[in-house]
Amino acid sequence: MRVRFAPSPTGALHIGGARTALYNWLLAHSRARSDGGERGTFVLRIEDTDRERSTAENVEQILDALRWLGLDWDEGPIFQSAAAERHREVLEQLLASGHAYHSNAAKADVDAYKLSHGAERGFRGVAEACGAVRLRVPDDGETAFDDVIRGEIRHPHASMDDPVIARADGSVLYNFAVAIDDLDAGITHVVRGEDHISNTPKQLLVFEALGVSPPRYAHLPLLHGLDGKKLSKRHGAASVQELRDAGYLPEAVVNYVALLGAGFAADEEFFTLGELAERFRLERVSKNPAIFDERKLRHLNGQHLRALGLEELTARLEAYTGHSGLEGAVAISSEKIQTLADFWPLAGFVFDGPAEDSAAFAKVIDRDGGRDRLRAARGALAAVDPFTAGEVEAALRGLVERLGCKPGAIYQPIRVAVAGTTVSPGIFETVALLGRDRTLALIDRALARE
RNA sequence: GCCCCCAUGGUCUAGCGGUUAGGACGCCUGCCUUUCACGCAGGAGAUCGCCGGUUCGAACCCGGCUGGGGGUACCA
Repeated sequence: MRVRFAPSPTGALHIGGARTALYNWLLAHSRARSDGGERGTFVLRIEDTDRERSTAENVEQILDALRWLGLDWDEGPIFQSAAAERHREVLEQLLASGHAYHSNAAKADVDAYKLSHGAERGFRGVAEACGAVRLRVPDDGETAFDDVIRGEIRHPHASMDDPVIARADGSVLYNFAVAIDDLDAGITHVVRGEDHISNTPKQLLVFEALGVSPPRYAHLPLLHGLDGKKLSKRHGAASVQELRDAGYLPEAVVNYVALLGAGFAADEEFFTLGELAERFRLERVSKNPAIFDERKLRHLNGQHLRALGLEELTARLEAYTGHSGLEGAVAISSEKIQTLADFWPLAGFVFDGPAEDSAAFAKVIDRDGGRDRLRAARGALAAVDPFTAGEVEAALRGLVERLGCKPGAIYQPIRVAVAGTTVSPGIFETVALLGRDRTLALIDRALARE
């Protein structure tokens, strides 16, 4: 089995593209494949024939995104542009055999043709001495293929236009180049987005004209945004790069994106790349387009974050924030964050000092005896020894008991005093991490505040 | 317009002729340190897009319709 991922480097790697890459990777690494053979080969091909829009930066960005996701390829990257000569050769071959012909017909000619022959009739041109090259589509019959995911898909020839496969300058177009490249790379399974369904018969016709047998095809449903429209920039983080910047883990992105349409049983959903590959079955992939829901990604990200372990999570957070010495704060925060980006807003006060949140101060300390309770808490904390989370907890619980107030009436003022905000890691752990001197100083500072 | 694909709670899905239509995210309630999150225990939320047909029986099979999506480039 040989599969491929063939992005065109006209922009960053989008989530939809990432999923296509992932499914190809999973298929190549799947153990439950129908052919029962050893691991498949994952080929990476860069479709850079659109010279205007393809850039080296985009290529690098795509490779970088794939590496970040852990989707390593076995062959490539192969650049489609490097095969220009071979493309031209095959084109000549088709021209010579009569499977293709030169034509100068333009959009207006195609429209006129449909006006006189019927809107559902595919355009048929007349061979000319020069011009673009069109592939001859038979008038009768149909081109059908058995899509691994969707079953039989048929396109009647009568409604297919003779597709243009090369420009007048001889450079070949997508549907032709793809067929030749897949053929030359020995691709056995083409797994790509649903937007390519109607391209498939054109490519199939190229194979047929060449007298070779085509690969199998599987068309993945597309990914949509929360509004049901095709996923794009306006849906927030739409590229892998943006997801990384937003604090998501590659493990979680891979896990979530795989789940969208993989057709797994719903009893379990936390998976590593390897586990995904073990479970993956191409035939099981869903036919419905899925909506990318960042909330579920967040949830899954939290799961993966916690599964990392303190040491690894600390390393990731240090890399993400650019700070070091984070371990203590990470230890008390890991249960409370869902993305790497959540960490600093939650625990940054440990390093930067309390945030200036006057609303929190007014609401929690500067009213209803908040100061008095904070003063009492200070007294209780001053006597704690050793200054551990356990001892801090015992002291504060004792205070709550003595004062007969609700726990929060004591804890929230302390929280606001040391963190500056009403949200922080657990209060006992936080206070213990800060240490007695710092804690008391911060409380004094809050008590002195007007 | 024409061609093609799709259709289970807000979202992702399980289901494969007989189920109180299951799970997860999200939402709500309770408990857990009146935060946030994790965890646990509950809860609300689906005439399985609509109409016909096949069948003793349909979310599951067939047809039509509607809705959504994709394609319709000398882009990829």
